[in-house]
Amino acid sequence: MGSFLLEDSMSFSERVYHVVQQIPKGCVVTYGQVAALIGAPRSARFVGYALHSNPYPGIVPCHRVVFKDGALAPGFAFGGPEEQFRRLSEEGVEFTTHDDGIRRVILERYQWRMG
DNA sequence: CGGCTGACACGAA
DNA sequence: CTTCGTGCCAGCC
Repeated sequence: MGSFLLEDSMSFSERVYHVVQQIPKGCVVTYGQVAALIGAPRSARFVGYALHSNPYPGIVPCHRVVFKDGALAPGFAFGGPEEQFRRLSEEGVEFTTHDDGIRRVILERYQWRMG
């Protein structure tokens, strides 16, 4: 662990899982950020598709991946955004609540940075 | 084997 | 400020 080495033999989705696995507890990353890390900045949406398939439940912390604005994915596969919210709260991640009730992660404080 | 569709992001109008 | 088009992976009919 701790290695960000991406081999050529890895497919797009394998790279996604590889990167997401490195996200520390209590931190979040955006879909676009993951896409950029695997060298496919134009494929942010496919990152989400790959995670939806999530072949490694409990291994790939897909709940730590959020929208660019900090909002949660509407179709989270584990039990909806509510479950994702609970998991992140459990790790100490804090949210702001919009007037309309839209919860957003405070990215300024919890977005993971590589370095 | 071909086509549909799904956890996003961003520039242009 | 809002709306629309494009990018182009992978599993499932």
